[in-house]
Amino acid sequence: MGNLLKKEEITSLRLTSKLFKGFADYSRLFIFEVLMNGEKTVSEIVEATGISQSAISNHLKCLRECELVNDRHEGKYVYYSVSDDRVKEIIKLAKEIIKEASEERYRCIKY
Amino acid sequence: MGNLLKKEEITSLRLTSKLFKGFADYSRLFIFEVLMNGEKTVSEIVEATGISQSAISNHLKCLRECELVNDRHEGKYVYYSVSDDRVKEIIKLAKEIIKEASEERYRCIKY
DNA sequence: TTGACATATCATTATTTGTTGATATAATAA
DNA sequence: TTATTATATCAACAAATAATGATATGTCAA
Repeated sequence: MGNLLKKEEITSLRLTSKLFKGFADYSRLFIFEVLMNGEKTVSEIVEATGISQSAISNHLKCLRECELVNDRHEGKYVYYSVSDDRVKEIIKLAKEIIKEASEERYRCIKY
Repeated sequence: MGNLLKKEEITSLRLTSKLFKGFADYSRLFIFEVLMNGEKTVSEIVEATGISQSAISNHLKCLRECELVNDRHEGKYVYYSVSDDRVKEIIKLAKEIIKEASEERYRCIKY
């Protein structure tokens, strides 16, 4: 076979695909959208998105564990924010591509 | 409720999450890895990745429909290439983030 | 203390997604 | 033509994933 990857490169690809899964869902992308202009509490996110509290909390858990967002506890509130400017940059680039694309391009059913 | 989105913004978020799904899988990311240094035929991709021909072909169909890759037919061969430099940039940024992250960060089971 | 609010957790269910194996199509060579 | 190589398609199955509803935990105020 050709240039099959080394173990560490396989790991890196697996982690990178996992990172992208963070962005590959409507609800989570909506969360990022809400967080783009600064930190928000969970209830603010719930209110801004209209998504259920448990769904938001489940998503935030994942995003937090993958360190795509940071959390800051203050009294009974938890403030979430985007962890890294490169995260914002990735989303910005993707939205740029979409802006130029025709809607039909994204009919892809499988995957 | 708060700043719920307009119909076109919802569409945009849906398309963007769909775009990210293109990157959110080990096999597809491996395909991009192989295409990073220029166009390759399907069989070259199959050989370089060790992934089955039908799996590769299924993935390429999706990536082509979402225009993350371009195809060019030449005789019995089909050459695929990354469609846009911003696609490369997105992957590059994600890999940078991963490079700095500890492996445990990506234990996220759900999502 | 009690009650109200904010957030997290978790099992269940329904849906989505990835791979496989078989087969189809298309181009070329013998 | 027939055989061979390259690629695409598609149904079926298995695995992963997202939302829900119920419940738990933690903080604060009365």
